[in-house]
Amino acid sequence: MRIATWNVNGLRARLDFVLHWLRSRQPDIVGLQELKLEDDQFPAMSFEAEGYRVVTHGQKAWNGVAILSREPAELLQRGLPGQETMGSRLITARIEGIDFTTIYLPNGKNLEHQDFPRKLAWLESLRDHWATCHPADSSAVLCGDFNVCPAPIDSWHEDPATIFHTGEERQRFQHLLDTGLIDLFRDRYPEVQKYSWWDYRMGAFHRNLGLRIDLLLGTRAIGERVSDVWTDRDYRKKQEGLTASDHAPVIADLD
DNA sequence: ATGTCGGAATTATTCCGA
Repeated sequence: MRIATWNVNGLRARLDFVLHWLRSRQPDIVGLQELKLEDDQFPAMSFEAEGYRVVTHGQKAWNGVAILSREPAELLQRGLPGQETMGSRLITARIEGIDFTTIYLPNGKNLEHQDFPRKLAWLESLRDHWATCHPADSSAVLCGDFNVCPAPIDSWHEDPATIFHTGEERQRFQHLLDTGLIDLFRDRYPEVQKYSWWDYRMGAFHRNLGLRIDLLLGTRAIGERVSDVWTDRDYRKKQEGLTASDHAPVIADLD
């Protein structure tokens, strides 16, 4: 089974690019973030024509998450309870016995911005929700754009005084892991520096000035099935003239 | 420090967010 997470940065602008990737990589379950469209605008038929079911939690212009799956999906949750004012950022569906959640964690902007404490609060709410709904001995995946570099190795410019790198974010992220989740990439490759996001500006991708902020987390039952985890760097590049997202897909292959 | 995108508001140009 192949699972993946991908912040597509606008599904209307990215649809043909995403379809190209689906045909090439043939994933079984995909968490998508930053759809930037409402549910009635979601191009469900385009995905169904490729053999995927869809569950969506969108909104106008910003945020928005969805799950694509080869097999039937039972919708379990749309939205993070208590955090509705922060936008559409979480969806969970049960697929092939896995509780599969994808999230788009608030960016926070900078340490002085009022969105920074809101980001921390959202992460605390996620931890509490996860601890309540997804026991450590269950089979569950939590993937998405976390907008946090878990450790210095996950950044091209480590600096604990800048957002994505602070102890406040990392402590809350660790608290989430402590509920019984494994960072599938880092668990398999403890010392490898790989990124998942590169700024569109400054030639950042070409210079490999990136961050690892797109993560696949799983419970022990998932971790034991992992045969590989990788960033699909080719899909951060233009494909047949189509513009890429600023995030690459991150893929895990499970036995 | 910020060179690129996507989308909204408004009508090709500017802003906002990332």
